[in-house]
Amino acid sequence: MRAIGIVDCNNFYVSCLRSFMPKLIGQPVIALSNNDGCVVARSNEAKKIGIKMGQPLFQITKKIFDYNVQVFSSNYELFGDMSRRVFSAMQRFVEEFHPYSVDEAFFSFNQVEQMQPGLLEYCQSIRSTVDQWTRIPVSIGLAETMTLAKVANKWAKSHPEHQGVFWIDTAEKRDEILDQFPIQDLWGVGRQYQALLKRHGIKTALQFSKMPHDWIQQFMTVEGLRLIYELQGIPCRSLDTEPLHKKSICVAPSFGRKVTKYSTVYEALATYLARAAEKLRKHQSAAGVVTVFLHTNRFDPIGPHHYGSMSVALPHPSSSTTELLNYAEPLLKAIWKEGYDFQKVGVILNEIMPVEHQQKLIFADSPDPRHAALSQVVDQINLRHGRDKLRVAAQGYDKSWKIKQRYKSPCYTTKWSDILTVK
DNA sequence: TCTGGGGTCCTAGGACCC
DNA sequence: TCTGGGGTCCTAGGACCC
Repeated sequence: MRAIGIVDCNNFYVSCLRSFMPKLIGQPVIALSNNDGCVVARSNEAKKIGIKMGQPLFQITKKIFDYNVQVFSSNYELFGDMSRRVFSAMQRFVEEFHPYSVDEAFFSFNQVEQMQPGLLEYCQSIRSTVDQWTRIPVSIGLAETMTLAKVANKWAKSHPEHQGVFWIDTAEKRDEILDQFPIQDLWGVGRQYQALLKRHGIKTALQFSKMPHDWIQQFMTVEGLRLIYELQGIPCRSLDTEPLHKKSICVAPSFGRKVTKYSTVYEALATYLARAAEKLRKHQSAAGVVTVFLHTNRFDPIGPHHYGSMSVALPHPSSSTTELLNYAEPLLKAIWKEGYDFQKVGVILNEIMPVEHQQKLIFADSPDPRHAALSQVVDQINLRHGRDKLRVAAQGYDKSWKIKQRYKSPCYTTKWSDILTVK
């Protein structure tokens, strides 16, 4: 028998912080999104006092004061590195390991019957090893399909008596759990589908799994149908059908303040484009289409508002920062409007293909090999000496528009200057 | 309802082809 | 008053995920 598993780090960002600041254990702790905008991770204590996922920070200032909530800005350098550590630990103990997000990964066991001492005990030992190595608590869900594994994982989290591991191993157990499982907690059911299903009297996953297939397909597309099959134990998603390369890369953080000057927006665009091109090169890919967009703050009730977006197809795919910027700059000029308070500029790269494919094609205007060589040198230098040590002049020096991070934690694992010291 | 950012897949409808 | 069939490609938009 085969079992599909999903491992999920509990309150991941908060757990990363606690890993290096043990005094935070037992306290209400939250981690914020970019610009300290809203809550993206909460400790159990923070959940208990009613802080919601995605809630804007300004709405909970009183709660933070009253309960002495510990607040931290995003620190993706730390979180990303901790994610790598957890995954590399996990990987040793399972088959077919596939990271799904920064804090989740799927895996499988193909011969469950032959496992000694048994699947549950084995997963328990994985859990304690990961905890010992990284101080990140994880939960593990196991079942016949990916969707049921997600259900099992949620069950493990909400029922502490299972000590972080739950296995849906029989049809009876499956139906028993699905009968108690709220529809909105299912993987693939968001706000809209939840409302639709509730209007039709569907409240639990078990009820959902018995809906007529043609109705589901009509209102929830084939994705809804797949969901039903998966809940019945018939796999419709597989671990190994992940895309070989990304289809799009987007870099678009908001400004830390309102920006009205073209030159400032252009500096930000050049910086984001450099970041996007770095990602492309890391995946040995090149992009064929560049999109630039720009907008004011949509939540500002007064305005005036402006939204602009424009794309261009390149004569040949490229991953060179300078070359991509040559195409992006006219786009920004075209969508620019004077006299607005802009909140964000962003760049999206599309039509992404691996570089080896690129070389097989014949282009009217073939890429200049010097661009690739230059980018490679820039990446090597920046890898050693820090991001943007070597950069395009257009990225500028005035970084006043950069995101706000008032409560930033140290990068304990990636910066010598931030390393933990023991006195 | 969301004042974050970065992704995915699916569908409807229009343009255009023979 | 009636009036083809069959196909592809592209885009916008909607739903979802973490």
